[in-house]
Amino acid sequence: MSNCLSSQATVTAASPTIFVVDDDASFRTAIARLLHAGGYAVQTFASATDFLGSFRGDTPGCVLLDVHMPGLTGLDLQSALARGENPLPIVFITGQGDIPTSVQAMRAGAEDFLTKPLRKAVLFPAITRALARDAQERQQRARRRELRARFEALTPREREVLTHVLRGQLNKQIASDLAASERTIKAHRANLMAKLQVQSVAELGQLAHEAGFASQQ
Amino acid sequence: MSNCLSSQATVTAASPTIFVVDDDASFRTAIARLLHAGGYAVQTFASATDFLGSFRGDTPGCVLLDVHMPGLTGLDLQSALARGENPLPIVFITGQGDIPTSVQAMRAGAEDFLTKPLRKAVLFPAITRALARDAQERQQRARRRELRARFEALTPREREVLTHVLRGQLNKQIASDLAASERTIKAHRANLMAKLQVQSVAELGQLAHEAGFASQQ
DNA sequence: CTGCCTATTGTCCTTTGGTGCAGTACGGAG
DNA sequence: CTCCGTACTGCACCAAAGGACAATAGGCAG
Repeated sequence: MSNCLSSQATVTAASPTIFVVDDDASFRTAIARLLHAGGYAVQTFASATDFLGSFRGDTPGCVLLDVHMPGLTGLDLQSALARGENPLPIVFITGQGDIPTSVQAMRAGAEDFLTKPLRKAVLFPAITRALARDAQERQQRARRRELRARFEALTPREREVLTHVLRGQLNKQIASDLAASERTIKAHRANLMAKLQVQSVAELGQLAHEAGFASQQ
Repeated sequence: MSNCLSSQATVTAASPTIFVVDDDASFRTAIARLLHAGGYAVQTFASATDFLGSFRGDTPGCVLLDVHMPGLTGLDLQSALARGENPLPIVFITGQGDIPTSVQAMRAGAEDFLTKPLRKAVLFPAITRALARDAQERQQRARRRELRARFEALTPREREVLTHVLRGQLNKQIASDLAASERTIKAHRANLMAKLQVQSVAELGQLAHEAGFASQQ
């Protein structure tokens, strides 16, 4: 039986890391030095492929990403990262960027889009925002995962009953819909309430919303 | 008593209008001609102030907005419009725009940020997206307003009971919290369920979510 | 003053929901 | 084959919700 202790923060202490992805070696070392001086942990990568190859997704942080790179471009990395389950906020950096690219990047969820030469007064606030966003999204994802785990602990039949309960149907109605006795529905209902750790239909509805269960069904 | 017929589409037939705001008269006429040819209704304005002065908010459509204008800039208009209750999607147009401006505009919710010279193949898709977004948001707002109206029909006491019901509390508990008899709570509860036109706590929760009632309380 | 709304409470009765206890049936894992 | 989880069901009991009918009291508009 899954005796899941609720809301255990996933390794909270892991300090955020700035992932610098840029094909220009001198820029990488310069920015790494700058960020180190600012008190950040830094990892540098010469290409998007390198980054994707070694990134595990469990490290909080953000990405400082050059738009123009041989091979996978910054935008490519962005969409690849977005497809993953643990996307990091991205701060783009470009030497000769154009507006359409910046628009596309922002629309795809970039935290910022900065131009070289990079000034500390611009970079550091952007990083702060990106890290804050990452922390917030990470927390949301953790919560969501925890809830989804509860929903996955339900048996198919319980899930079925759940959808009817969420529609506000009476046990009697659910019973006739599912061609079962009212007693059976009560049993499933009690089980699912226990598994989802809620006491009332009101709580149940909230949980279903948070976990995105209502929308998917 | 408010015998509100639910979901009456607000003057659905009103065709969307493109509001062109640009200080360059020749550009205004050129773009107006282009849009007319595309089958759109167009209104032009020489300044952000002009637009804000005559815009009523009940017309669906979108704004084609120049960034650089004397007086209020495009970004100023954007934030003014966003503060209103019926914001229109904005497609920015700029002659000599810079990336920071485009980033700011996109972050503030602009639908797109285009550069002159304007190509039809770029402009028209942007307008289509903006109009689609407007239609969608307008529908959401209408639904939201309709629901909010229901909530405003509640008496203060009923609202108070509602918040407790949404927490999943029993009538008995609510009664003791509000220092009233259980019978009184039942009365308020029945009243508010009727006013909100819901049959079950499940529906009630959904409605409260949609109307943003749960979050504000 | 009168009528209407809001808030309050009561009693009585019915319908639902929730739970304890108990039992049947089926299919997969060991 | 046995154990276990899942699904299903019955009976009984109690708690909670909700409707019917009725009544008191204060505030406010006409």
